[in-house]
Parts: sequence; structure tokens; C-alpha cells
Amino acid sequence: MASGKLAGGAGGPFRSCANGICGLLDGGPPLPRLRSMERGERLDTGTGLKLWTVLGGIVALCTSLADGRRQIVGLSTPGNLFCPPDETERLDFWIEALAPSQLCELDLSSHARTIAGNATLASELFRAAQGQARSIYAHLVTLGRLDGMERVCLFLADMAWRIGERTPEGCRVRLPMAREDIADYLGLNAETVSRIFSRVKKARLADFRSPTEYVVQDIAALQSRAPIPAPHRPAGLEFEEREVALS
Amino acid sequence: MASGKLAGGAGGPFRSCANGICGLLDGGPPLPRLRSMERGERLDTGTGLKLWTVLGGIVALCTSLADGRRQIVGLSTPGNLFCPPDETERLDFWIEALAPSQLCELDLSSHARTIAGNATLASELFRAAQGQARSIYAHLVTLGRLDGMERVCLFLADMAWRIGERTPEGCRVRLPMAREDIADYLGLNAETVSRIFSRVKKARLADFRSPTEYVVQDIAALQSRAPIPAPHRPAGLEFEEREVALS
DNA sequence: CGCAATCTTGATTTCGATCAACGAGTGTGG
DNA sequence: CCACACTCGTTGATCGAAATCAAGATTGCG
Repeated sequence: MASGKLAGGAGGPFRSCANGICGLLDGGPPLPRLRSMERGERLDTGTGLKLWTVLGGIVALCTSLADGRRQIVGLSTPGNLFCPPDETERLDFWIEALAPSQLCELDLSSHARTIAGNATLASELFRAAQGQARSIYAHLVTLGRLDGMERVCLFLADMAWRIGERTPEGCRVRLPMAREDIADYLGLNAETVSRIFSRVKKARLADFRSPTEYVVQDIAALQSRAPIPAPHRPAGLEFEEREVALS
Repeated sequence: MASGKLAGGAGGPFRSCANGICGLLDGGPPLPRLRSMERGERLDTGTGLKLWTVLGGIVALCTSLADGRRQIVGLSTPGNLFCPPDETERLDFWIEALAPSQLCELDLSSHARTIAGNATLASELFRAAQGQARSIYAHLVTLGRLDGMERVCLFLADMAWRIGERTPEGCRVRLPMAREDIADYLGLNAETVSRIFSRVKKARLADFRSPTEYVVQDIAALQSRAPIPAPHRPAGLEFEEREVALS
């Protein structure tokens, strides 16, 4: 094999994934597969190692308890790559589109031998898993120690960095998910989220133009309401675009 | 290199680590190093990849917010292997002994080349990171959706599995950490933990012989109070003992 | 023994959940 | 075109769980 710029390069089979994993496989059949999901649609994580890259929309990694309580453990927006845990005993997870979304699915379950034999690929996966752990930790602290206002401000700032659109009047964000979903992500309930949004608006930290759109003039001010900085780049198991030398 | 049983086998340089990682290194200098820690002692995670195996005691991965609130994001008891996130921007983490502890530290920061060139090692690390993610997710759900009683029952059952000692009268657990530490792990405060312990005792789910020792007759009953099953084996980034084929 | 740290318990407050009503927006069918 | 059902979001009233504040009790250690 040759060396080459994989991430976003012309040679990669899925340019939009921008993760470089595809190019490291030995080209056996299960190649990346595009999927479209409607809002509310679920995808079972199934068995075996699979990776997903979000191309559009917003996708959640969810779990639920016996009595129906749901917890969203992670959100992925375009550019994020994620890999659900292969949990068999304790909790079961599924992937759910919170808005119409497009994903690229990479099924590595039949590539176990490739992974075990390709150090570059294996260490890429390790790096990726570490990156994912990092963002889970931040969310864990959020749920363990932040109050409602802090959680919501962190969330709004996070979404602004992820999917906000810079305009002359500030950063405009189209929130592609329902209050219920936000609540399940933040460990609150939907009414509480709605109430806190009102408080945020009253405090002029964000201006809600409609239930699904807000404008932030000063992201730093919003962020400083939470004692944890929001990530400035897409969170999750992402890959930076960079040169990868093939073995 | 030959094939062999590394985990716990006679050939491994650090039998007690039981993780098989050491044996996969090419034997360059920074070899495993034993450390003893007093209660309250901290270890900075520093830069570069390091792995720790707990040999004795109990060790926490901690972080804290600007105003001093502390969150323990993970606990490691003997047999656990863990790898702190190399967080530089958002949160900073440290390792803290909650009781006198012994660790084995493996510094891989100078072995980047070995990792990138050794597929078995790299995929071991990936597997390990995935295992760690799995237990963080369970804790995240605990903090997001469980009430105090559920969190405490899950914790007591978890500790019973991890460090309980089977006796004729039930599973006896010497709790090696303070109420404050339990609270910081469970996202509660120390007084609340103490109150819930009293309720647990009154409900005969566990019998507190002293502030640092309890006996559980029926772990299943304790566990069923929480809507998430406790892990039956040491949580965290653990390795199963198994045959490893060296490349 | 005496002191300090830790644990427990009580009183009160606060925050978020729950229950309930209502309004806005959307889609459907008559 | 309107009537209707339906989902979603907002707001109010009330309740309950946990935090906070404040004693005491217990434990452990020099």
C-alpha cells in the first residue's frame, strides 16, 4: 500500500466521512454504507464492532431503564464519529435520530483479523475511543455536579459551537431536537428545560426566536455560566483531518 | 516471539498486574513501576499515555470544578486497570487514593512507536478503552436518572461484588472510603449518603456493623433496588485472563 | 486523656419533578 | 374553508427529594 492523505482526500471511498478508517481496511466486502433515518427511528447496535459517522442531522446514543426512564448518553452532530458500547449485560443501547439524519455506517465485525493485524488501524481505533471517553467524562460531571441552569447554558453553548451559524447579529442555532430529548440528555425533565430556557432568555444569554431557533450574541458569556468549558469542536469520537501513513 | 499465557502466567514481569500489556512491549526502559499511596495522596496524570493497575486499596479518578465541587468519575479496586483521559482543555483530572493503596504504573509515553507498530498491543489497548467506556456509561446513567436510594443500593452491591468477602453470615464488606468520597462518586452530598445508609439498614438490605463495615445477606435484593444491574466483576478498564498470541 | 476528623441526625430551604391547564402549530378530512 | 385531533411547548400550583445549616455523637490518634 502507498502513503496518502486519506482524510477528505480524493482517494478515500467516502470523502464525507473524513475519518480515514475506511482507507485502512483491506477492502473486504462490508464497506461503508449510507443510511437515512427519520426522526424517532432507531438503529440497533447489534453485535460486533460498528462505527458511525454523522453526515447530517443529529443522532443520539440512548439507553433506558426497566421503568421507561430514558437517558441520552451522547449526541452526535455532523462530523462526529461514534462507536456504541457493545453492552450485553448491564444496559442496552440504541442509536436514535432526533431529527432526519444521514449516517455512514462502517461494519468492522468481519474485519477482526484486519484490526488485529494492522497496527495503524488498531491504534487509530484506540485514539478514537480515548477521544470518546473524554467527552463522556465531561457529560458525567455535568450530570453529577451541575444544576439545571448550568447544564442548560453548557448545552446551548455546546450546540452553538457545533451547529451554530455565524451571522452579523450573533450565532444563530437551529435546534434540531425536542425539549424531551434535551431533557433526557441533561438528566432533567421537559418542563424544567422549558422553564430554564425562559430564564436564559430573560437573562439575555440567548434569544429564542422560536421554540427551535435561538441566537447567541456572546457565547463566552453563556459558557461562563457553567463551570465547565464547552468543547470548541465537535465532541465525540472524532478524527482530526491529518496525514496518515499506511503500513 | 512465542505464544504463551501472559495474564498471571509465570513469564510476565509483573504477575500481579494480570493485564498482559507489559509482555507486549519491546522491553525498552520505562518498565512498570510500583507505587504506594497514602490516603488523600494525589498523582498528576501528566502528559502522555500511562496505564495504572490497582494492586491494593482503592483509587479514584477525580476532577473538580472552579468552585471546588468535586466529582469522582471512576473507582478502581484491586485488579482494575485504568487509563485517565489526557484532558488538556476542559477538565483536569487527577488520581487520588481514597485509602492507602498500591499501584503498578506503566508509562507508555515513550512507546508510541511500539504501539503504532504492534497491532496486538494496539488492539489490546482499544479493547481496554472500550471496556472502560462501558463502565463510564453505566455511571453516567446512574447520575442522570437514578435517585439517591437507587444510587446507594447500586453502589453497595457493586462494592460487595468487588471487594466483599464471603462469610457464613453473608457478604462482608470493609468500605475503604469516607462518606464524602462516596457522595462525590454518586453525585450526592455526605449527609444524604449517611441518611440513605440509615434507610438501607432499616430496610434490612445491608447491616452496618460500623461506619466502615457492612454485611449483605442478599446481594440480589440490594441490587434489585436499582434499575441497573451492578457489574459482577471488577469494573473499569480490566483485562480478562486469557491466552494471548504474540505476533 | 484530649483533640480532630468523621459520622449521624434534625430543622429548614431550595430546586426540580409531577400534575394540570392551556396555547400554538400542523395535518387531515369533510 | 373550517372543524377536529394531535403533538409540542409554556406556564402555574403543589409536592418531594436532596442540599444546606447546625448541633451532637462517635471514632481514631497522638
